[in-house]
Amino acid sequence: MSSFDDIDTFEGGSLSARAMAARPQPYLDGLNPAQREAVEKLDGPMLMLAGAGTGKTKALTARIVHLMQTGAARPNEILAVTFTNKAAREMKNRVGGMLGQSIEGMPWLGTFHAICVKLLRRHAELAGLKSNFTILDTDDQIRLMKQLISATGIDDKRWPARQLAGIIDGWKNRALTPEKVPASDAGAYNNMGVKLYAQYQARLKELNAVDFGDLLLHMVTIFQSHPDVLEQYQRWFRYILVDEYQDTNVAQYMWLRLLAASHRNICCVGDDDQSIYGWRGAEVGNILRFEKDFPGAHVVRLEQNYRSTPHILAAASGVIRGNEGRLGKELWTEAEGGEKVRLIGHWDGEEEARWIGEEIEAMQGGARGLRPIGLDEMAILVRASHQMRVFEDRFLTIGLPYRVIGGPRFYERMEIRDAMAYFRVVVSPEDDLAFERIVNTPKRGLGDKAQQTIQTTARANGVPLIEGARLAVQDGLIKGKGAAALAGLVEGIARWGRMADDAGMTHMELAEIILDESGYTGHWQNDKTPEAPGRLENLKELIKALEGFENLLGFLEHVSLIMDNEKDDAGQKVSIMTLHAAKGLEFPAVFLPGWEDGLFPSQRSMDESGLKGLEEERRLAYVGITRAEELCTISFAGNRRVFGQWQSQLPSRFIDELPEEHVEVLTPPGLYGGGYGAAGMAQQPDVQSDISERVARADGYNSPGWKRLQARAGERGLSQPKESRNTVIDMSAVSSFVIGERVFHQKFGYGAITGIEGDKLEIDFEKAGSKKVVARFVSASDDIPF
DNA sequence: AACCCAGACATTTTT
DNA sequence: TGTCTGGGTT
Repeated sequence: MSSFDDIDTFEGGSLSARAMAARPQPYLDGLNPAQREAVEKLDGPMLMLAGAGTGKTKALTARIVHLMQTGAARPNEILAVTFTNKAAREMKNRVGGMLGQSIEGMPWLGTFHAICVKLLRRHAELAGLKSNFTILDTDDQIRLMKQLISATGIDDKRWPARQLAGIIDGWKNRALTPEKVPASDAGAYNNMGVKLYAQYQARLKELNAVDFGDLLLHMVTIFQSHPDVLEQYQRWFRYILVDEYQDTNVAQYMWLRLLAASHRNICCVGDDDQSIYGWRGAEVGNILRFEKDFPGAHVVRLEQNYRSTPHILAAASGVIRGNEGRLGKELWTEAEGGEKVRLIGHWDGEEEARWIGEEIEAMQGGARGLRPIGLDEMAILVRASHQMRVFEDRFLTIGLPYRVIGGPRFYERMEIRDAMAYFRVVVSPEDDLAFERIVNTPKRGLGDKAQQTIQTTARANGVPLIEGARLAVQDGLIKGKGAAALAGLVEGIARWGRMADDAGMTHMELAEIILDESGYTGHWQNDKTPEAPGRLENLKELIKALEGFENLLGFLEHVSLIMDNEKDDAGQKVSIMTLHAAKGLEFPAVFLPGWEDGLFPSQRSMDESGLKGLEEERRLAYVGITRAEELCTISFAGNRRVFGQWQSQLPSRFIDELPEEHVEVLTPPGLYGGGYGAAGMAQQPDVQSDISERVARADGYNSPGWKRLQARAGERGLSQPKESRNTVIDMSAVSSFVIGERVFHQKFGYGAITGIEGDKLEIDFEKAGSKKVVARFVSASDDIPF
C-alpha cells in the first residue's frame, strides 16, 4: 500500500494528517514478510501469533507508527494495552524512537490497570465512587478482609482472610459482581463467600477505594450498564492493540470486546504457547477462541526466530508438541550450528548447584572452545523461588556475584509501605486504612483496646478514623500516655498537611519531616536488628524516588500502580529468577535446574488442575528453553531436600520429551568420593523414549531412566530410591543400621553410629566429629567399593 | 503492650 | 528445614 492511496481514502483529512500520511515509511524496511503483514493490515480484527523471539515488539510498535503515519489514527485515538509497566514503557520508547521525534504523547498506551484508572476516575460516580478514590493493594485488601471476617463473627480459622480474598479476586477476574456469582460457586462456600464479597464491596465503597480487580470490573460494569459511555469510547479508540493476549482474564477480555464491538479494529498479539498465568485467572481460551470471537479475523504467524540456535528451538518445539489444543506454530531460524541443549543429572540439589557454579566460572573463561560468556549474560531459571536458596548458598561460598530478580519488591517492603501510609494520611486524612496502619507504628502505646475505641468513636459519629481519634482523645475515652501520643499524631498530620500547601518547601523535604517528626525514622534508628540499616537505606531511596514527581499526591498515584523498582545494581552478576519472571527476557546462556517430576512439572499444579495444569507447566518449560540464545543447560537431581526431608526424585517427564538428536547428555566429572558420585551418574535421562511411549505408560515409575536408577543403586549397595514421594522415612535404610556400626559418609568419611532417630543417624565421625546425618547418605563401611 | 514459643505450613505473583 | 502466625505469658 503506497502512502498516496492512503491520502485518497483518508476520511478525516486534516492538513497535518495528510502531511503525516505523505511521509516515508522507513520503519517497514527491517521487517520480514510476516511482520510486514502484521503491520500493514490495519483494519478489522487481527491476531498476531508471535512466537518467542520473533520480533513481536518490533512489529507491534511498527504497527502503531504505521497507524499514525498513514493518518489512520491520531496518537490519542489508539488504545494500546500491556500487562506490565515495563512493557508499556518499552513500547513508548520504541514508538518514539521509530518516529524519530518525541511523540506528542500516547495517553492510552499503558497497562490494563493504568488505563482503567484513568477511565474510572472520569466515571467514578457511575460506580458509586468519588473520582479521587484510592487503590488498595493486596496487603490492604487482606487487612480489610480480616476486619470484615471478625466483624461478622465468623470463624476466622475456617475463613482465612487470605484465602477469601483470593476467592473474591478469582470472581473479579471473571468479571463477576456479587450478584452474578453463579450458584455453583456460591454454594461451595455455604453462601458465606458471596455474602462477604458483597460486604467487602460495600466497605470499599464506604472507603472510596477499589482493589486491582475492581479497576476492570467497574469499567466492564459501567460499559455494560451505560451504553452511551461505551459508545463514546468505541468512537474515540479507533484502533485497539493488545499485547500478551494469552494472559488476559475474563474481565479484560470482556472489556476489550466491548470496546472493539463496533469497529472491530482490534489487534491482539500473543503466544498461546507462553500462557503461564492461568493460576492468576488468565484464560488461554481467549486467544484460542479469537477467530470465533472475531469472525473474519486475520491471523498472522510470526515464526522466524531471531534469538536462539536451531538446537534450542528444536528442543523447545519438541517439548511444546506435547500440548493439545494449540493454535500451532513452529519456530525456525536462519541461524546455523551452535551447541546442542545440554542435559545433566546430579546426585542431589547441592551437587547440582556446585556443578552449575563451576560451569559458570568455566564459561566466563570460554570453556569448551566457546566464546567467553559474561556473568550478565547468564541466568538460572527455577520453577519455584525456594529453589534459589541452594544457588545463593553456593555462590556466596565461592564468591560468585549473583542477583536475584523478583522476590519482595521495593514498594512491598514493610518500611516503604509504612512510610507511604504516612504520606497517604497527610495527603488525604480520611484514608482510614493508611491511618490504621500507622496509628501505632512506631509504637505509641495504642493497643487493641485503644484502636477499638477509635473505631467505635469514628463509626458512632460517622467520621473518618482520624477524626474519631481526635474526638476520642477530646472526650477522654483514651487516657494516659497513649492519649498524648495520639493527640500528637493527629495534630502532626494536620500540620504536615498544611506544610504540603506551603509553597516554600519541596515535597522531599516534607516527606523527610513527616518521617522524622512522626518518630518513624527514629524507630528504625533505635532498632538493632540486622535489617534495620537496610530499611533506613530504603527510606532514603524512597525520598530520592520522590524527586521525579510534582508532589506527594502525584507520587502516590504513580506508586499505587507501579509496584516495580528496577534497581539494577551495577556489576557483572548471574541472574537467578523464576521461570515466570523470565518471560520476555533472553540470555546467551541459560541454566534450567530442578527438572524433576513433582518439582517441575509441579505436583501441585497437576493435582489441582490436572491436564490443564500439566500443559501450563509444559508451556513454562517452553518459556524456559526459549529464553536461551546460545547455550541451554537442563539439569536434575536424584535426591532433593524438600521441607527438610530428603526425597528421591524422578527426572522430569519433560526430559523425555526433549528430542534426542538435539540434546547432548553430559556426564558429571569424577566427583569426590567416587562411589556416590557414580550413583548420581546412574541417573542418565532416558532421552530415547518418545512422547507416545511416555503417554502409553501407565505410571511414571517404569521409565528406562527410573529402572536404570534402581539397578545402579542396587549395584552400589545403596538404599533403593523410594517409589512413593510421600514416604519420607526410608525404612529400609534405617533398619539396616545398628548402634555401634562402622559406616561411611560421602562428606564426613568414616565413623561409628551412636544413635538412631527415624531416618537420621547420629554418627561420631573419625575426622568430622559427631554429626546427625540422613541414613540415605550413609552406608556400611564395607560396602564402599574403593 | 511487647515478647516468646508452639504449631502450621510450605508454587508460580505482570497490577 | 525454615518462616510466619496466633495465642499465651510477662
